[in-house]
Amino acid sequence: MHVNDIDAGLGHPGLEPLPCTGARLRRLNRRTTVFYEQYLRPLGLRLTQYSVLVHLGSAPQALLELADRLEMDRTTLTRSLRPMIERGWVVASRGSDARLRLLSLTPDGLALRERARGQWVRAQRSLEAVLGRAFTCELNQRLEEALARIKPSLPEEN
Amino acid sequence: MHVNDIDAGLGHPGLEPLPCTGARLRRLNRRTTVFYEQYLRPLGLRLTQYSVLVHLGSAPQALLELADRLEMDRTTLTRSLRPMIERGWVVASRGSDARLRLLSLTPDGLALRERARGQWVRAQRSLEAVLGRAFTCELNQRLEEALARIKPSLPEEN
DNA sequence: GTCATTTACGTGCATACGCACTTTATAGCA
DNA sequence: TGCTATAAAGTGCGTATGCACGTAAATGAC
Repeated sequence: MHVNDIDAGLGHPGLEPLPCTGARLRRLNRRTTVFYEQYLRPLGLRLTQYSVLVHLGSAPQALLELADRLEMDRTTLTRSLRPMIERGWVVASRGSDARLRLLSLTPDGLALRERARGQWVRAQRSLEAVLGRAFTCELNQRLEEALARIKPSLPEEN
Repeated sequence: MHVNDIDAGLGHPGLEPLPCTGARLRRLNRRTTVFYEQYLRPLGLRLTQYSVLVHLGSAPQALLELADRLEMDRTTLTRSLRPMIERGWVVASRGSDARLRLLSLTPDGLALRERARGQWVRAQRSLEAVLGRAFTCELNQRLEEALARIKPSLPEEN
């Protein structure tokens, strides 16, 4: 087996646990991140930044709303936005509710997003070429299914 | 579809790219990491630290060798080890080749590793309960297969 | 209208990640 | 033996992550 197995027996009743799903996910996630970032690097974008870009638009959007859609920690997003604001891709403003920090893309940000989308298409096609299109489709479905069963931990619902 | 889709059409020849596999992987990885860490938190362990623990033993092992096995950046491992050394779980020493930093678990580290393994078993069983054992097994196989096809980017081979 | 609660957000701290560059030590060759 | 190439590791920097705590604004009970 190619991936290191994290499971040591431990005498206990019932079925043995399967090899560590989390380790495989982490490892595959790392490799695919590198894979996609090869295509985004020419644009000076990290994968996280790209994912923020594609979830932003011209319409102002509150930070928490964006964080929820990205399923990213609010405070992580705050800090991830800083370099994007400095580079003029994103603007932050305040509306009638002065608590909300409203975020939107600048024209530069919109243009970058389009270029980045083009690169993403190349990356995804390339990934499908490596994995096989049918396999990629199946994998997507399994990931989808797993996501449906493992709900995000929502601090707001506890 | 539950996961946000990162793909916008873009007119181009051939098949449309599938929805973003990387986004699904990242999202599922985040959720499962939270899932496993619920079980490791009582031991004061992050998932990364746990994965380092289970790849260490009493026998001294060079940093780069460990990093390769963990498929983790060498410099990341250097810094990840620091708190584990400070807490007395890991010791670093030099052998005949003074370049190599040899790492091994202390008795405390070994004891912690065993307790952590117990927690991992609980986490993995719990994950299998949520996803279904058969589905987890299938998912593991797909991840395995994808890992076999997407090789790690090895700086040493370039 | 006042004040406690809630909501949205920021910051401090620690871990995690990886690239570029530097340092130190070994290996290999003249 | 000495000098260069290579190997292993450390450090600076920037990004990424999330928890605990703090702050300001809005909400709601009275």
